[in-house]
Amino acid sequence: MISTKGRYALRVMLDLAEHDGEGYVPLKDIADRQGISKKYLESIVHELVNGKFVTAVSGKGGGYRLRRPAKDYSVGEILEHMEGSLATVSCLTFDAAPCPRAAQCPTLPLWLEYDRLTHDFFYGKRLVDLMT
Amino acid sequence: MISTKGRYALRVMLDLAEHDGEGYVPLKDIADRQGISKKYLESIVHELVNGKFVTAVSGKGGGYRLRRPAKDYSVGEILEHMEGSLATVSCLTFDAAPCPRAAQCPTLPLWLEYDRLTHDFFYGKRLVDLMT
DNA sequence: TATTCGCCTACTAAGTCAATAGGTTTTATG
DNA sequence: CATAAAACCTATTGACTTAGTAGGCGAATA
Repeated sequence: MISTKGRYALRVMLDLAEHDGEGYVPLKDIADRQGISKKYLESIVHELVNGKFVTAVSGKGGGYRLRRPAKDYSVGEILEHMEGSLATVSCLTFDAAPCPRAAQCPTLPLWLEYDRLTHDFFYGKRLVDLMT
Repeated sequence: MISTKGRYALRVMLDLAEHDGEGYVPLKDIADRQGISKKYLESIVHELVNGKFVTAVSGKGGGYRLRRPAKDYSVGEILEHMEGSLATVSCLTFDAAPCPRAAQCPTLPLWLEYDRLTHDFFYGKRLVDLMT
């Protein structure tokens, strides 16, 4: 299940995309427009900075800005970074212990197929596709 | 993320399907074959009984049995029952408070589309499809 | 009538989620 | 230089979920 972290991050990215070219957007404005606590958004935007999705500038007149044009972001890369992984079952996360039953597991192909479906779906969507 | 509840339930169903027509299968046998604690499986199988997926018979010689032929179960209905919902974002679960931003939310169509994809994927798979 | 089953309630340790709180540092501007 | 506006940083919390474990009760049959 996709958490608020990923969903809010996407909304922030869309907000920034909408105000692209208007200089740096302060978090307060985003928080107000999106109706999300500014404090909580801080941790989310921090992750977006970490992931090189946005650039931050401190001090008066500062704020956040997209690093690339909106069409160059896939929804998948944003979600994957925020959620840590897009994996849909725990035995497919990169940090999972390799399952000793994998070779005979009759359900593994199902999870793999669903995982691929999910991956392709979100990586196939671009940020710009979500802008009305 | 699909939890052990759903994944184990599916393995139990497959195990039962494999031993269909051999009378009632005791939980101990399933637990041994699947390498899952019998105690934990109890709670899972109990849910499967609740959902009318399997029939239980107490006492010596008892155990569990599928209620329908394996081809008549969709993977989706099993997972949905075990997980409570197949919803991929919390704003789409049936018990979620209706989001006041739904009408203007630019990400909602994305979640709806993914939800439909997920639903169709799992409801399109039958138990018998997972049997080698 | 003993044994083999399922049924039931309770408990728990660990982890995750969604925030909140409160302060520090950086920077443009009057 | 003072001030306001902005990002940055650390810590904490309450509620919830997950993945089990523990132990006994009740039912049915060989």
